[in-house]
Amino acid sequence: MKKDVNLTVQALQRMPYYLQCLRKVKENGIQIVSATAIANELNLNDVLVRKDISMICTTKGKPKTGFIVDELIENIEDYLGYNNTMDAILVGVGSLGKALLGNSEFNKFGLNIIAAFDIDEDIINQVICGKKVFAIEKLQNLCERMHIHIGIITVPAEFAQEVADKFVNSGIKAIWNFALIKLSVPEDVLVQNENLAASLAVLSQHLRNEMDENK
Amino acid sequence: MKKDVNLTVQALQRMPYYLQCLRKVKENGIQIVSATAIANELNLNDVLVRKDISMICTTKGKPKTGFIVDELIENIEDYLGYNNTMDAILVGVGSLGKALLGNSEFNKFGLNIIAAFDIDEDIINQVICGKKVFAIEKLQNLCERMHIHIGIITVPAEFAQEVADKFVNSGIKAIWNFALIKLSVPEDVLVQNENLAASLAVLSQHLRNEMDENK
DNA sequence: TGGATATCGATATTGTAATACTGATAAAAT
DNA sequence: ATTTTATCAGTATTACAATATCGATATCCA
Repeated sequence: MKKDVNLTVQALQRMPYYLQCLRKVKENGIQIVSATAIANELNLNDVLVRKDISMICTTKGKPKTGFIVDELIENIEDYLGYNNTMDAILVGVGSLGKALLGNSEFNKFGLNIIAAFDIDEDIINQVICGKKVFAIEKLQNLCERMHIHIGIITVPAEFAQEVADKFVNSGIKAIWNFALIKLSVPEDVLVQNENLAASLAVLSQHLRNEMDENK
Repeated sequence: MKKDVNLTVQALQRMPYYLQCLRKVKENGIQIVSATAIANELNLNDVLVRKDISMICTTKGKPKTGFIVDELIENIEDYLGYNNTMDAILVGVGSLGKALLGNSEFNKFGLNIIAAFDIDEDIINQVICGKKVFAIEKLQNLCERMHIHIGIITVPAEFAQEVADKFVNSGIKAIWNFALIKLSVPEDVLVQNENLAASLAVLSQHLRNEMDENK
């Protein structure tokens, strides 16, 4: 059973951590776990964990003991859609694109990249990590035929908007965007930006502080 | 000249977008830009943009016109450390690790991965994308000798803490962690988590909402 | 059996980031 | 020259996520 609610983005992003933590706990043979224990493991506030759990889990916790691990795992996996995989296509078979195609981990997270697209004649019709690369012109046809709703953008920033437009025309409703640009899309289409440069910025600032302190 | 302040993580993560936007503006031959224009381009609030700029830029804006594009670019690049590259090492030469090694874009963001490490005998001593792969045992020595302060973790979650410990012992002060686990490190070491599963969770939730609406 | 304790769940408080508001200022228009 | 307008910069407000508090309850231990 799945609760039909929407989490905040922050709460949602904590879920995979809960799941990872719970699986580890389960591996150790533990069947009941408290929100406090999870919080300690993940360096989070215990009330926050309890709140997150209560948002999407039908399970109630028992005072003094906690929650049943299996039920939590099942509830979270259900909510995150890990049990019914989403098919996706990827555009831009560069180094990053290839890495994503080759990342078998994604299947565990309910994502299945079924095909890739590019404009480079040398790559088109090749098979990379078991996935065929098509010419970009075939995108719309394939998406409509296969009812694909997730598109991944791993092209350079200057071509990203163009790809996004093609996506929208092909019925894509959720875009995973690795290009450093804010895409313009209709309201009903979600863009999840993966911003590696932003992460580097955070690292850089910290490093600068550290160096300044020790100089 | 660089302002010696700390931005919030959110503000910091907007900086690469400002930069990308400003470079595009500059390419179009525009020399002065208003915070309002940037905000519109990036779908942000104009006051927010102005505040972010004022935090790290010595430049003052002129009413009715805006800011000098070149000065903004220089200030942001300086702040993000794009002009003096940071050397980094990477542990875990799987599909993701290889992708990061091969991503020449990082140099633009001031990151230079100088070497990689793994435990797989078949990979050790190979050269991947111009970077040599060493046995993990050589990590500490190399880091200390080369004064490396940034470490990238692309190993499976179960080995990530072990790698992090090695990093800490080797003088690493900032860790870019692609494993789905919260690492325990001393206070002065920063961990930037790159959580691809979390992004997928966001996509999944949106898709579920879309499907529910149209059923 | 009774008291101590850990946890739950609900509510209140806090803290912080984003947004709105206000007056000042420089450029453009009349 | 004067008015209008777009923008800046500082302050106030709002919104929301994270945290703290409190009573209730189930388990453990004496």
